[in-house]
Amino acid sequence: MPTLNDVAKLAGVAPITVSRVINNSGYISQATREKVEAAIAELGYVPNVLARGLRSKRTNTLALVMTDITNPFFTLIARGVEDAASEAGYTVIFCNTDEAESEEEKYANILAQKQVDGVLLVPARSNSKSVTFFQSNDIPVVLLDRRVPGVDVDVVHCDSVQGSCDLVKLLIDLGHTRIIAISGPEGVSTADDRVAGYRQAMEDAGLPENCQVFNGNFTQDSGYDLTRQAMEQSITPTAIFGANNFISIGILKALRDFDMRVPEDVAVVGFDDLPTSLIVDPYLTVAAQPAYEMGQKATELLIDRISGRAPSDPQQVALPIEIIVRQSTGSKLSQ
Amino acid sequence: MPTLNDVAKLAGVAPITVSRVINNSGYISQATREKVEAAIAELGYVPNVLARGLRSKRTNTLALVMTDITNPFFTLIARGVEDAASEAGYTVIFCNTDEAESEEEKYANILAQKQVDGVLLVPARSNSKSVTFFQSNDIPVVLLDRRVPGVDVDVVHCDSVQGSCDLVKLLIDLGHTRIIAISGPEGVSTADDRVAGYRQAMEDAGLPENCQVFNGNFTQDSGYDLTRQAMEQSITPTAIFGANNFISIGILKALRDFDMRVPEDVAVVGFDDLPTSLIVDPYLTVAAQPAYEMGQKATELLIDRISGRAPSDPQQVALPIEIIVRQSTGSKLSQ
DNA sequence: CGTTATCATGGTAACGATACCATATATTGG
DNA sequence: CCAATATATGGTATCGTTACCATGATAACG
Repeated sequence: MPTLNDVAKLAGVAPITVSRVINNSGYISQATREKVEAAIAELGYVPNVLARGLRSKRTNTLALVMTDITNPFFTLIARGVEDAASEAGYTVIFCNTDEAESEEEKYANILAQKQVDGVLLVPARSNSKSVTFFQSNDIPVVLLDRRVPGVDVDVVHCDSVQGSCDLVKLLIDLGHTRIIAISGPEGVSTADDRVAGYRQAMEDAGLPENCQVFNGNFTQDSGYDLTRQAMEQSITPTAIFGANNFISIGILKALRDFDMRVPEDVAVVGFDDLPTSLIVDPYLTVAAQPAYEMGQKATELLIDRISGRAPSDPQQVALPIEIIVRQSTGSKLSQ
Repeated sequence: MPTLNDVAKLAGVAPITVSRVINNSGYISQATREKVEAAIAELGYVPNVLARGLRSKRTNTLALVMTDITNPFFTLIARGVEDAASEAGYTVIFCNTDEAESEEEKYANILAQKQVDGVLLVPARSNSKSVTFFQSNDIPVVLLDRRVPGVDVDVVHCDSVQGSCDLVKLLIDLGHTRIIAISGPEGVSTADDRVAGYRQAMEDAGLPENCQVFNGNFTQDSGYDLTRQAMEQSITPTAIFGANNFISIGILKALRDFDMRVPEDVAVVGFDDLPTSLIVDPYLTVAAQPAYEMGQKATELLIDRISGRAPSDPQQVALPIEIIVRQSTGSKLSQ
């Protein structure tokens, strides 16, 4: 493979001049530019990004580390990231941790080796060590969707406490009192926050002793299993709050297996919307996070941070959650 | 970020010694190894793959360039590639060309810039320029699934001519004479080969004048549209050969819209099997290619080529196709 | 007309790792 | 016991590019 030096020799200029043509930097006369471009074409020269990255200390590469690439919520985030990144001339490496800290740490190491310019991280756990790992290696990080308390770092997320509180209040306003929450793993900020919002709404309504929380995973299977568990108790709920979209699907499936009608027998509310192709009957009342915008915003913030344009304090961006009322909550209970 | 030199200083050894510890190469005493490992841990040293790749001229990275990542056939190939690659210590960059030559050429350039060690290519067209581009840049290439005639290059594929010939013969043996073929774009070897196999079977049966070929894309929509077109003719076929899995789905959908029963009114055969989750009623008779093994074999061949272990002549690996007879061909026609 | 700013180009060193060659000691075998 | 081999470590150059600094030439301006 021909090198920049080969091009320089053929064009009769210094290597740095070829570099300037390639990167559109500095001053170049039209005549020289044409000479160089001709030489590049003649040799079929292709720049070596390894050498470039080694010398310039910039690879124009970002990484998006997320916990479940199969979840439409994260897919949508990924699209926002990809679009904002390529807009600014960055490419993105996508990594899937499957909610496991060990995978997250493995990827953190690989990404450091690859000298990525910055990382967008959906931490698998609230005590994620990866954040400080990146920071100690001078790799800018922006957290996405989930927080890591006690660490100074940029975050782009939504107010899950508020969102779930609003959702549960909606159920309470409809007359429900036996409301349970089916959430993700303890130690994940979004799971914990959504439980906190649920508890707050219940307390505000004078129903603290009715609180019942089931912790599991953010998966359909977990939502299904925990719902079965809840419905096999002596006193069954009249409303269920699912802390993410996959859990909600599991809830609906389990209720169908119990021949419980939604919303007539049990009302259901969920977190995170689903694309129309995956929508299950009945249409869910949800707290919808602006996933695409979250990805976009986080990427813009990360790039600002990389190029030193962001304010020195860690930024906390909280995007608004939209409560979308659909059939799964029905109308006001009689009695 | 600490460098290999920092580690060397802290451990009181030469940089090359640290390199030997990291790469498990050459001779190292146990004592030195421990000193170095302690220094690595203390500094939190992470190797720089840019520097490594620049000097060693090996990135331990392969690329898989394919035409439609959403097609289960290629997804399965990708898994075979991924497994074989990681087995041998390589990582894989996945690229999707969407059947477009321009995308293929764009990726070829990017991959050369990234200094990948080798490329697995499903060429978008039979006259793909990318193959010679890679070759002229000394990047080993193995073609997957599709051939590029006239170029000396390794290929791992299946005998599409034979496979489609067998499929069509099966229809002929069942008594069909009005058999049409719905294929992909002309100029794509698999599309052309499958049409060739169809023609051969028809000729062998003395039915050359019954040949009717519809060329389109390897998509469900294309299969659907071309089937509609075929069924609106004055003389309609009694059997349809779909040249890939997506086309077959389109054929079945179109026939359903025409209220044609399969196999009673029209028999259908297809190329490439579908995962059970995507199987459409009725179950299709297909020529099934061993996609996972294709990916595996191609990757092993590529790695052998990279490390100079492969024979100098271009290898042509043709894996066996399995004809799976299911309901869509029904039983022998009466009369 | 001299001073300053803009334009155009080049020389040298360095990024962080490994290839290649050299050297020194320990071990083995005849 | 000595030559040959295995073991253990280091020195120096280099991969291909860009950062940094320097140098002319030309244009601009009061």
